[in-house]
Parts: sequence; structure tokens; C-alpha cells
Amino acid sequence: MTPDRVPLNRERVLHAAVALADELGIDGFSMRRLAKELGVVPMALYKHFASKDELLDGMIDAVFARLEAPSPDSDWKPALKARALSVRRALARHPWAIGLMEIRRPGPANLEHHEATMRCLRQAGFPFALAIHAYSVQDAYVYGFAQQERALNFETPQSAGEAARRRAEEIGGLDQYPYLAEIAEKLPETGYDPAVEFEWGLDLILDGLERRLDAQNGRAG
Amino acid sequence: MTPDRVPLNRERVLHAAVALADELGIDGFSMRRLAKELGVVPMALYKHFASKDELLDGMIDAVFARLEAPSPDSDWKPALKARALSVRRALARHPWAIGLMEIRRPGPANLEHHEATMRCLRQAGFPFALAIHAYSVQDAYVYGFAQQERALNFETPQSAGEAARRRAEEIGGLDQYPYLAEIAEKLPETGYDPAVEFEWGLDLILDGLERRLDAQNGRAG
DNA sequence: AAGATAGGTGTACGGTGTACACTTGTCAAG
DNA sequence: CTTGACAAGTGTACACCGTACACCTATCTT
Repeated sequence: MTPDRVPLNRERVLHAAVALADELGIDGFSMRRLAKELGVVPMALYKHFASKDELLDGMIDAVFARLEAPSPDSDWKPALKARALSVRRALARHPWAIGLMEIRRPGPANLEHHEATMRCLRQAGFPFALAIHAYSVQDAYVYGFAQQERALNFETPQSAGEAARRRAEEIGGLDQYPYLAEIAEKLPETGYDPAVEFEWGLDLILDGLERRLDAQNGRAG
Repeated sequence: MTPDRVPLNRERVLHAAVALADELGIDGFSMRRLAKELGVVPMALYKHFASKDELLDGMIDAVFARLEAPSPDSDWKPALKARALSVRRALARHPWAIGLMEIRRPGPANLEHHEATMRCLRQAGFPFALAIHAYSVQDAYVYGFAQQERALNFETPQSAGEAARRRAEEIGGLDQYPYLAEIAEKLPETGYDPAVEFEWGLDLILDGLERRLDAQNGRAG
């Protein structure tokens, strides 16, 4: 260790790791590459994280830390909507986290976020079982949408339509698939904004939850 | 090549690959391991697939091939419901495919499936833009749910509750998280059936779509 | 002054995907 | 019947991966 070098620490490693994963994607991200970025030998990282897995746990919790938890002061519907939008935003910024958020061992920020969301539902009057359902359907939608969005990333509607068209032609000719052909034809015209698309589905789900909640409360709402 | 050996072919490789990925998960699955399974040297696989990526494309399309496309003869709602249930079933059987279905280059079975689903929506009277929304929200939910379900796999509600409780205690004590504590307490009692949970959210979404469709048709249904 | 400790280093092992040059079995054209 | 092309499987090699383990060294505590 050269004198006067600032020593590593968990936070500095995590910060660099997130930035590197943002840049290279989850496949390009490696302990060796990260070490190089930090001007350090790969094994140095293992003084701060027991394994790559543990580092990933930390990276995921860093993403959770940047989510907007539902505020206890606003109505449940706008609060949950803001939460969902913030999750989508975070996953758009950190696509490598998609598919990992639900799988890694939960960290403090993760627990805090789930606690706040569940509190929001329960205090809004959702009975326990309904709150579980509500949470499940929302998270499934949000994480699933992020996954879809990633697949379309770096594509304009035009280029995506073009790519789909070429791919279909390779396989059997677009005339075999009239409804896909319609998409390839019309989507570039109408345009496709993931933010709009996301909100459309989100509203559908939140409206549905409201109806289920009202029904549960004897239609007295 | 010893005489009398049955030569490989794309289909035999694909079949073994899917079986092996089912057994080992996506992490344990490797070209070398697959070659060993087939009694062949790793490079032999490259005579049939240009790369591991191309092999994965094929494996994913094999999963698509086993999905139940919406039948043109039944009403859109039960048809779409059956489709969604079949996707969830397939992904529960092939968890390694989760997160890949939307990302790999589409194969013939994939195109066929999307064509059939889009046809179902359009013929049910969904205007183009609404059909796109409807497809998007459904797929986001289905794939997102599968992802969540994988995270909970191999866990009973009891063991999952226990694990969550221990994890929370590690971090800050469950008393800091009263609403998580409630989950840990009540979920083992009420039980948690992923099939029931999935259907609840699916019905919510399909009901919502029906309402949007009716609204579009001037509330005349 | 002495020893413990934390942080960084260097080497090594078994794993990965796959490029490239090779053999060998099969079959068609002369 | 021979020849030569071609398809399929082999073997070696390379660069990369995560990480176990032994080592060094700067700093802090007693």
C-alpha cells in the first residue's frame, strides 16, 4: 500500500460498483474490473465484502435506498402511485438491478421500504389479506414492466418496429402474422412512450384496488 | 467419433439443454456441463449452435412452444386468462427462463404466440391502442409475478416468515417494523398459495381491461 | 517497544465461453 | 473404385471469471 492512499471502505466500493454496473451492465461487471476502477488489486475488495454475492446485496440495497417510500401523510392512491413511479425510474437508471431486487437478501433500506409500503396500505384501511394481494399485484407489475422496458431500451418505436419486421421476415414472412404486421405498421405512427404505457397499467391496477377495497367495506367506500 | 454413435442435432441438444437448465438452474448451466451430459466434447455443440447465446434463444423458443395460445373460439376473457395461467405454469417449471423470455431474439414459437394473443384482443373489439396497453399490462404482470414467485420458491409460508423474521432481527429488530412483523405473524396462519395470489391479480387486471373496453365502446358494452 | 490488527498484494486453482486447427466418417461425382 | 468435398466430433489454447491462501506493511493499543 503506497503511503497517503485513501483506504477503501464499504461505501466507496458500493458507490463505484453501482456506477460501474450502470456503465457496463450486469454481464460486464466483474470484481476484477471493479478493482481496476478503484486502482486496487481484486482481492482487496474481499477485505470489505465476503463475496461478490454480498457486494451485490449491498448494491441492491443502495438502489432501495433511493426509492421514494409512500408518505404517511397523503392518500394511499397518490402515495402508492408515486412509489411505483419512483421504482420504475430507479430501475430505468439501474437496469442491472432488474430481476435482483426480489432475490437478494434484503438490506435495511429494503426492509424500510417494504415496511412503509405495507403501512400505507394497512392505514388506508386495507384488511391484511387484501393488503397482501394489493402489494403482490403492484410489485409484480412494476418489476415486470421494468423488465419489458429494458428489452426495448435503446430502441425508438421506429427502430423496434423495423427490427421486429426484419426478424419476422427471416422466419416466415410478415404476411403470416397480420397482427404483428399491424404493430410494426401502426406503432411507429402512434409512438410508444414507456412512461405513458407504465402509467396506464398502473392506473388500471390502482383503480381495481380501489374497487376491491370499496367492495370489502360494504360498498360504503 | 466412435462408429455407430447417433449424431447430435439441434433438437436433441435443445431438449437436453432445457432439461439440464431445469435441473441446475441458469447459473449451473454451462456449455461444458451440457456437453458432458450429451457424452460429447464441448466444442461439438458449436457445430449446431453458433454460440451459447444462440442456444439460449432456442431454449427460450422451446418454452414458448409449450405455451397455450388463446383459442380463437372462446371469449377473450377466459382465453386470455388461460393463456396467462399457462405462462405462469411454464415459468414455474422452467425458472431459468424467467427474465429471458422478453430479451432473447424471438423465435417462431414466440412470434406465433404473440400473434395469437394480439389477434384475440383485436377480434374481441379492442382498438389498436387499447390492445397494446392491454397486452403490456398483462405481460408485465405475468412475468413480474413469475419473478416474485421464484424468489419465494422452496419456501413454505412458515419458513419464509421465519427467514424474514431472522433477517429483520439481524438488522434492527422486528419491533422496528411492526407491519413486517404482522406479515411474519399472520401469513403463516392464513397461508400463501402462489396460484391463488396469481389469479387474484390476474382477475383484477382482466376486470379492469373489461371496464376500459366497455368505456371505449360508449359504455354500451 | 511490542504486538495485534486492518488493509492491500501476489500467486494459484478450477471454472467459463469459444477460436482454431485437426481428424474421421459419409457420401456424391468422375 | 477412387477422389475429394463436406459434416461432425476432437484437442489444444487463450482470456476471463470468482476467490482461497500466504504474505507484507502501516497504524494503533498497551
